[in-house]
Amino acid sequence: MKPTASWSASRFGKALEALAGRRPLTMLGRWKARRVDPFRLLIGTILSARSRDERTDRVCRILFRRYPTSGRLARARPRDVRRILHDIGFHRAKARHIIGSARRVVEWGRMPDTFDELIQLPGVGRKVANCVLVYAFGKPAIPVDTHVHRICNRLGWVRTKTPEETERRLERILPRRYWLRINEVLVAHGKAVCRPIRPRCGECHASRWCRKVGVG
DNA sequence: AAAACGGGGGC
DNA sequence: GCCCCAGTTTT
Repeated sequence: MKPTASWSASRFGKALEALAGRRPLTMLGRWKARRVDPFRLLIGTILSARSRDERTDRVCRILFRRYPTSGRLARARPRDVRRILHDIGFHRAKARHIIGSARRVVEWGRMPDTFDELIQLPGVGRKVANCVLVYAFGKPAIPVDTHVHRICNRLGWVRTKTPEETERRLERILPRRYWLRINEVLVAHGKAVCRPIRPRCGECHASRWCRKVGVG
């Protein structure tokens, strides 16, 4: 399907509009609303991988009080960072990743703002890189996490095996004006309604446009 | 393509 | 005890 003005009249467009209208603020949404500095958004997003947001928030507050800037984090002792990260798990790998990323940013002398630069940072994959582009710089990108991947397939928008494949398909079928908000809309929906197991289809405002692939 | 990383909270 | 959690890296 080609992105056109009539897309919003299509089955996909109607489902997305139905969900977009009633969305609570997610973690990234809250950070964006606070206009956090791009470096902190980067670090917070790296830390959020496979961890619950409340815990990530708590850890970030402590982390940034002690290491307010990339320069400070770049010079941190890994041992101290590991202790702070203790309660979100993956502390060994994540401590290495965020210190390494801070050092790279210091080397470059500025916060990277392109996909090709961001993807080189340790702990940064396609999802985190695209989140930084969207939420820190307002650039068009589609961060595809497990929620987005699951829901797009469940709705019947795409039929894909991997998140990367989903991202490439969405780039083809989704008009640009939706790119900045589809992630936040679907993640909020995925946590509250369209859950991995036992989705609450009775509460879903997009139910009438949904193929319910793999449900029931 | 699949496994490893990882501790805490919910059930 | 077993499961999951805004993924990335390594095998």
